[in-house]
Amino acid sequence: MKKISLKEVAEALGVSKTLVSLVLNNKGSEHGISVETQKRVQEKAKEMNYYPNLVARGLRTGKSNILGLIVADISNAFYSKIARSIEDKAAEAGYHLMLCSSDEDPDRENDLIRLLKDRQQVNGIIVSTTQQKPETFSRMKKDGYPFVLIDRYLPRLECDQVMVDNANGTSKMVEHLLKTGYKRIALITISPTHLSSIRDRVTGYKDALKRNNIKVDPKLIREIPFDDIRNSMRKEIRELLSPQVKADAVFLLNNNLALSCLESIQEMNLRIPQDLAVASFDDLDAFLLCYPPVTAVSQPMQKIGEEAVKLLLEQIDAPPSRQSRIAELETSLVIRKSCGSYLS
Amino acid sequence: MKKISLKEVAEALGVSKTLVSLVLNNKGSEHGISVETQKRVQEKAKEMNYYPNLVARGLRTGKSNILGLIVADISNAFYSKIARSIEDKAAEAGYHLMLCSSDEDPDRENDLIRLLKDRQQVNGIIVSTTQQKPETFSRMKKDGYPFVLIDRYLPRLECDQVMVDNANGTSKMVEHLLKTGYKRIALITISPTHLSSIRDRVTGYKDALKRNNIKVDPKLIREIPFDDIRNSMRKEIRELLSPQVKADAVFLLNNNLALSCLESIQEMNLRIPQDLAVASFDDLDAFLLCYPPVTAVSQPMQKIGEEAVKLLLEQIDAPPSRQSRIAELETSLVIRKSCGSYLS
DNA sequence: GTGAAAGCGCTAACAG
DNA sequence: CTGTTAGCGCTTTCAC
Repeated sequence: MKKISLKEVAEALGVSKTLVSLVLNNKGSEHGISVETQKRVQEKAKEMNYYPNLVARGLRTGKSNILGLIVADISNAFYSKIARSIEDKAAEAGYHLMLCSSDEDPDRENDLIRLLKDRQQVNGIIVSTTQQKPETFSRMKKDGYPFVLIDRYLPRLECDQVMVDNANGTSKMVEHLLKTGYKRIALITISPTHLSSIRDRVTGYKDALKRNNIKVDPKLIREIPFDDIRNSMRKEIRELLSPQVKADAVFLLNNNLALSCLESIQEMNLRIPQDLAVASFDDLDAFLLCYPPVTAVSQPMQKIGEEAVKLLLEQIDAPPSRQSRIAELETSLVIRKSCGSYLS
Repeated sequence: MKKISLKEVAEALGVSKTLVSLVLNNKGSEHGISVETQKRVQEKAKEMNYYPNLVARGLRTGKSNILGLIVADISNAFYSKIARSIEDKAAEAGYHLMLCSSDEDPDRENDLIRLLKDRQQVNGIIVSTTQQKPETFSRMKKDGYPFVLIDRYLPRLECDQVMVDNANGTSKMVEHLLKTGYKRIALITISPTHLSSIRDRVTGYKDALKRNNIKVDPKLIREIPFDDIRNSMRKEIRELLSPQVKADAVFLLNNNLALSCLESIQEMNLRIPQDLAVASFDDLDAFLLCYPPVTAVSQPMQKIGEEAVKLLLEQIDAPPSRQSRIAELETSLVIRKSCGSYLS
């Protein structure tokens, strides 16, 4: 069974390609094609197992009905949940998804954008960027190319974005820890440090302490390179617990850090929260099942995906004059026992 | 900055499109185009920021350099790890990925295949199928369309496959449990039950018991619909622990079941392994961190992805006479404390 | 109501 | 060494 083309359907019916195309795109009636003819065409197409070649249509119309998604790593639960939500929301509008992982490499990200945009594979891109400079995106904006930033924004770049209240989410967590009785709250963050999400979380941490008249102790803030988490974590924890630092709680700024931290704590035979209370940004299924279950700032992954698609489709369909829009979503504090009562 | 086409580059240089195309596709030398001219073309293309339109090229050559991936749910860790591995391996060969979740719905899966294959979006498909009948795939095979089944196969369908030793993996686990001292090993499985992976696991369970001269007790085998795991789990566990059944260990046949089971056990305030030992097919990051850490059959996700891409690319590049190949990968038993010594 | 013809941007056979 | 030409399969304008 060979691939059938429009032409072959037309020939089989003894009509023109135009007619078949019109009918199959439901423009039959608006062109006054008789109902009878329409039916004949529909039936023949079905009978011949005809499906239009989307590549050809895409070339002709400039519309592939595919969206691009670029994230750091699709195997990270945070991104894979968002991806699923994007997929579903896009499907509602007849779009499908090309998926790319940038591995936090700005050059690779740029290559991917080139692939998706300049080589015209997709009609718009959703990206959790790892760039430091706005150039790539300001160029896209100037070109009028539809894109939406999620999770991370770039300073001085006005564009459609879906962000969560990273600073506020972190502040809420720090204040919860303070209220519970923790006094030496450590922060483990990740490099590259230029990521807005991470920066804002660090800011939120500092602000919360300041608001509570607690001096920020640089010894309590630790930075681990994203591609060497496992090796560095244990050392950092040991130092946090040393007499010079004496942390009593640690806040991990993303889910990879948290997973690794929990592992290390387990290997080191430390008790949570007695030896060290633990909290994480990003909630994972796993956190509910840990012992003790881990308190976390939870991000609305599904909502992030939905909003991103909504904004992207708006751009694709909208006049170029459309204003940029920013969706700022709330995080929520999920309190579990990993930073339970200080004395328990 | 508008999109530049091949024609425009050619005109800017005062040469033909052919020349530019040849040079940019590195076929310059083989057509004896002077090095000098080649250089001029390369530079001009770069200067004008020219990138070929892949849709046009795809239409002409019939090659989109995109692969399709269809899984039940990309937000499931098992599939997202595989997806990442596929992405990386495909990228090495210059391919990118379109991603689709079927939600275990055979009709949706068929629609997706139609989209990807019949509408000519991709050059080959990797699929974890949810079909019961081989028709879709035998048709694809007859059409000579490249595809690889992963994770689940179909009886009486000869095609490229990447599978793990589900029966054997399960057997190993059951035997480990028996050796540790458990006598009433329950199985929680999932419907739809026609999935080969699940069926083989059930078979592996029964075989292991038989080999050890233990009668299979149907009361110990429980089936939960995949889209209602949460609601059913608690009831099943309660029944397993009832005096009529008296299970002392439970083996969950996939990661979703295991997550839900652990949650229920926690809510019910049961102790693992004293009240009930727990083991899972599929290993998750979370299992290491649970209390106690969960024993699991671990699948080689990365290897699955790599093999699948390898086979798919072989098909794409190979003569139609190529024989189907099956990659059968090993699982490994990861023993943790959730089914520790029976008496501990 | 229907059809002819142009053309999206590219590649490749063929000609010179 | 380089150019001409013919499509890939589709949509869409315009003409009848």
